[in-house]
Parts: sequence; structure tokens; C-alpha cells
Amino acid sequence: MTYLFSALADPTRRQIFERLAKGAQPVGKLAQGLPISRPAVSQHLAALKAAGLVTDHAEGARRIYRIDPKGLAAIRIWLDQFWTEALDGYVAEVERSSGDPS
Amino acid sequence: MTYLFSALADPTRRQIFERLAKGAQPVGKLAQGLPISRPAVSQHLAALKAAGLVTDHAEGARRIYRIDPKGLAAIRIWLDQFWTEALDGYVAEVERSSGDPS
DNA sequence: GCTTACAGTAAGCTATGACTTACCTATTTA
DNA sequence: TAAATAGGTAAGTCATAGCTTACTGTAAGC
Repeated sequence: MTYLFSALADPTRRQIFERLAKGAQPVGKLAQGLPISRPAVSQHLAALKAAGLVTDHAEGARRIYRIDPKGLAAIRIWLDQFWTEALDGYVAEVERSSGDPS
Repeated sequence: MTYLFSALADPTRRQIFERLAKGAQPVGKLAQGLPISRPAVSQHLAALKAAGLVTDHAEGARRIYRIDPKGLAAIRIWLDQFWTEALDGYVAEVERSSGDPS
């Protein structure tokens, strides 16, 4: 989860990711329209890839990046597995401190 | 989203958060069992609070922290709003590159 | 009121993360 | 095969994040 959340913690990286969500793109095209250098984009893509948020494949000289559903799925699983636990705990605490509503 | 993801990106902070998911706790009790100092825990709690992941209230000299559902809800919204877009894009790209399956 | 427990804040240290430029490799095109 | 395009890697810089110790401010207990 650390890689996943770290990857999404950076605004630029989220921007890249959200742009890829609208369609696969090569590195150079991504770099256009971003206020950072192309190598910086490459580094961000490497981070996203390590997190399982994107995949890449060669297409001639270009390298096409696209969303990898694995990453989003992992977050969803974490969240779901968490959701009930956290909310149960929350409700229990609130009830405990505000008197039994039954 | 930046604060939210940054807060969850740190392993220690996630540990604190997940511990709170099992029940509200004062700072000192959280600090016990963690390999870091109590002030460090305070700082982590401040980050979690700023992200909307926890709330606190005074209880005598103690300060009780508990999960704030707002944070998790925000992630869920981000994810949901994203889910369809990303997966639609993904499917569209895959179909485009592997031939029309119809 | 004085002391002890609880916890936030300040200041300083160190490691890491995001960027840059320079470089190298592989593919296309002329 | 030479030139140009596409993009990953290396090395260095600067800012920030996470930690520590020291301090300050409240609430509780004697």
C-alpha cells in the first residue's frame, strides 16, 4: 500500500495518471502540456508502474503507457476491507459516548 | 486528495490509522507499542487530522482520537468517480489494439 | 498551590523525493 | 549508414518529511 499511496500523493503524478485514464499515451505526448521535463515524466511513470497503476509496452520507438486496473483494484480492496471495520468502530464509539440509543 | 494520499503513504501513519479503526484511543496509548516517540505520534495524528481521516476531542487531560469517516468517504468518491472512466478507457484501448471483438 | 501525568509546539538533524542537465541506447527515416 | 526521434538512466541540487530532544501549557491528585 505504501507504493500505491505514495504514487498518488504527488499532484503531478496524479495528473499523469488521470490523463492516462482518458486514453493510453506515449511518454513524449504526456510530457507536452506538463510543466516539467521529459525525464521527470519518465521517473513519474516508473513510480506509477512500480505501484501497479500503469503498464507500458513498446510500439516501435515509442513506449505507450496505459492504466493498469490492478492498482485501482488494490485501493478498492484496501478501502472495502477497511470500510466496515472503521465504520463499525466509529458507530460503536459514538454509541458508547452518547448513551445507548436502544 | 494530496493531503489524503500523503497521509496514508506513510506506513507508521497507516498503522496508527488502522489501530484507531479498531477503537478510539488517547495519544499516549497509541504511542505505546509504536517504535517512535510520543511527539512523533502527535505529529502523525496532526497529519491524519488535516487529511480528514481522524477527529479528536478532549476528555480530561487526555485527547481521544477516533476515525473520521470523511476521509475514507473522500477516497471512495475519488475512486468511484475514477473507476468507470479509467476502466472504460482501458477497455477501449484494449479493444482498439486487439481488434474489434464484435 | 505543587507536583505529576498528558499532549501539543519548537528547533534541529538526516534521509528521501522531485526536479534538472547530461548522457546513452534503440528505433525510424532519409 | 548518418541524422533525427523517442525515451530510459546517472548524477547532482534543493526542498520537504519524519524523527529526535527540549520546552510549554493544561488537567488531576495530593
